[in-house]
Amino acid sequence: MTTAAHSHSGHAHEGPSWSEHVLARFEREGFRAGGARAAVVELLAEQDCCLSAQEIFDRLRGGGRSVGIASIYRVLDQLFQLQLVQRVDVGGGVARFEAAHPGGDHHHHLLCNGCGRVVAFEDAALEAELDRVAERLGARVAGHELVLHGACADCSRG
Amino acid sequence: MTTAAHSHSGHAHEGPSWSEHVLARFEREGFRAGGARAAVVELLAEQDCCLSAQEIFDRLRGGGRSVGIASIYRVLDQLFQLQLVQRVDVGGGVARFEAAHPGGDHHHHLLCNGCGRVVAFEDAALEAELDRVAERLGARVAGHELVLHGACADCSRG
DNA sequence: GCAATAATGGGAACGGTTTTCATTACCGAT
DNA sequence: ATCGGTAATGAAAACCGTTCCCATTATTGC
Repeated sequence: MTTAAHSHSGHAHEGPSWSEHVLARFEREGFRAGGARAAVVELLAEQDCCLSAQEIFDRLRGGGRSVGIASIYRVLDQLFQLQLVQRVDVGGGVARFEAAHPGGDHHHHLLCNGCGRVVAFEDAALEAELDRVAERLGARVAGHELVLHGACADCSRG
Repeated sequence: MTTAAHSHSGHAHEGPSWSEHVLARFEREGFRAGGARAAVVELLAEQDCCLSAQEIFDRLRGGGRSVGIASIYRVLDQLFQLQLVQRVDVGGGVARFEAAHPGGDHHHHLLCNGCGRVVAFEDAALEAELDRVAERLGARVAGHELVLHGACADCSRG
């Protein structure tokens, strides 16, 4: 699980990448290689934040790849089952997905009602607080999802 | 019609009921009275937790009321615009709604992957932490939604 | 290479939500 | 009271994201 201490503000590419990890995992699980799956994984690996199936479709088509929307949903589902992607639901009836990095690197989202953007953020104290809440509830919490609604820094400044 | 005979059975802590507050607000906003709106508001007022539009539809139909699903969505949207209901999204592509009480009384949800139940909870410290996060981001956060996934207290006790 | 079969893509099917539109009902003016 | 303008309503159609189905394509073990 590569103790890659990387943060989001960093740009550029990663080394022992998520996509390699994912592809290896797929092979280990007995899946065959396939163009659509590789394309989706590759695209997701490049992202800083979540994408919807339609966005993935559009970008792959835009990049010359001819993937079917059904394949995208299939791959996303497989990735989700293996817990290799996180499903992000910011409302509006569209599911978004983003790479789930093994050792944490967990973030949440602010949905700006001004510009419509989805802003990612992370906060260690918040995570600690969430752990405390889970403990108080006596629940074994496997994951959580938080969405803030409001005006992002840019829009609230305007 | 419909002499709003609210307060059915148990639940002794109603006070200045939510439905009255809502109906008054609607009138103040210049809305006309209407059967469908009253029915939805009345039903939501009785709930302890969130309902989907379809559930509202079924319950009202079951109660002999002939409301159209379109009216339900319309009323829910109006309520949401006025911030009188909270939209709860626990995934699965269905939106759920619950009464939003003016002075706080704000809760979140744990979706148990063992028994499938939706457990509501509230936590003041968590809310404070969320406020802090909003401030750190420089965003003007109007609301937030948190869903925990995992095994609830009962299921994790095994 | 060859066959078995998983992976893929197009399109139809599906379910929740939104829109449209004719009808009904509310409310203010008379 | 009733009349008229118009908001509210409900049925059905449209819409859209997602899932299903199936013929075709591509990968893998042999």
